Amino acid sequence: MAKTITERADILPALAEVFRAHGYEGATLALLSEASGLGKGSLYHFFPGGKEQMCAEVLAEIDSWFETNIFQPLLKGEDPEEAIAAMIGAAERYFKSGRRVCLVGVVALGAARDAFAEPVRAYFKRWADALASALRRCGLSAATARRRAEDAMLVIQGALVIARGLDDPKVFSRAMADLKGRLLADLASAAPA
Amino acid sequence: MAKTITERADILPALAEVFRAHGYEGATLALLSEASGLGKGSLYHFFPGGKEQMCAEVLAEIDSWFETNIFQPLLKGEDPEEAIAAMIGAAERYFKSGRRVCLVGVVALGAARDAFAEPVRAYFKRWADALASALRRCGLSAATARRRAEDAMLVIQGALVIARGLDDPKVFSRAMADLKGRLLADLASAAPA
DNA sequence: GTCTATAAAGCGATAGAC
DNA sequence: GTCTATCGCTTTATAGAC
Repeated sequence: MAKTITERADILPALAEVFRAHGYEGATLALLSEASGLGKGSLYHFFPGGKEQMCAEVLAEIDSWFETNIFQPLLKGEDPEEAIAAMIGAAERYFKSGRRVCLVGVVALGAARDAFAEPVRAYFKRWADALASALRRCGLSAATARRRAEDAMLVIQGALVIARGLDDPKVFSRAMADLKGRLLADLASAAPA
Repeated sequence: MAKTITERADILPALAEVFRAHGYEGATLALLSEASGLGKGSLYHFFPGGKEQMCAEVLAEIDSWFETNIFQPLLKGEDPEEAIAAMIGAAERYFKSGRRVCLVGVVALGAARDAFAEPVRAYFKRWADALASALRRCGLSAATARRRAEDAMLVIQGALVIARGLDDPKVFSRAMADLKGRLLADLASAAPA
């Protein structure tokens, strides 16, 4: 029996894709309505705060996904080296091998950043901290780990921009493969088995 | 005597800042009018094609600036190593040490990319090719030069995203300093004096 | 919970006076 | 070349029927 109650969990991914593809300003209620399959009235029933609330909840869900699938394994995984490799794989899949951009990055570059400064900052910081933690647990010094982690953030975001700019998703996949190699090479020299 | 003819050269930089700060969709004619100091009527006198023409001409002017100040020195400079160092310095200044984002990157991530796919693609490709050319002239192999150049593009764009996301321009300056060191280290090992 | 209808404001773009 | 006034449309958001 089909349930009449629409779940937030079913709506948010559809809204997320609109924000990703069109940016905050470009994501109109008409597009959000079409993508979610809900009329504007229904959208306002779920999100009385309108577009801003929709974007905020989308960002929160993204953060939650990364927390579970990427940050926690990096922070708590038994094998940090394996967690790093898994992070690369998860990012490859999440960003659809460079064919999907990062909403947090899109928001960060736009005028809407001011309205979402906290979640945007937290996302990048938490990811970098989690990766640095894993690198430390592999034997790198705190300073080196932090530097390598920040570097990895740059590469991932930059690869998404360039892949879109050159219309060549392979740029992203190649950058992720290189990044993996570089991070693991660091470990090999820091803590040779 | 003040000239009554408004020069395109005076308008375009003002329009550019609006597109940079708000993205293509977020750059409204009201904002463009305010920033340029011209009424909407005047803007349409200069740009009959409206917003799309304004953005196209802004992108063309940006491309022209990079061609003169960055690409040509990399391609034709007598000392390629110095040209690379100069490129880093010019980028630092152009992006105001990370406080200004790259319009081409912003457009690349948004829905407007399809309308400006060619200039966006050309900008990144030409920059990467020019840098690769300089690296080759320093003694690196074609394959290594291309790889290092593409990597540099990622780092620059990524650093702009992360600097904005973390609201910390120093991330950009640090990334540029590291990039410079890495590129020059490559040269030292490839062509020791 | 979902919809249509509609309000009020803002949008890109045009016309025409000066 | 610049402006104001305005058009037609889209926008966000609300009201109210079902």
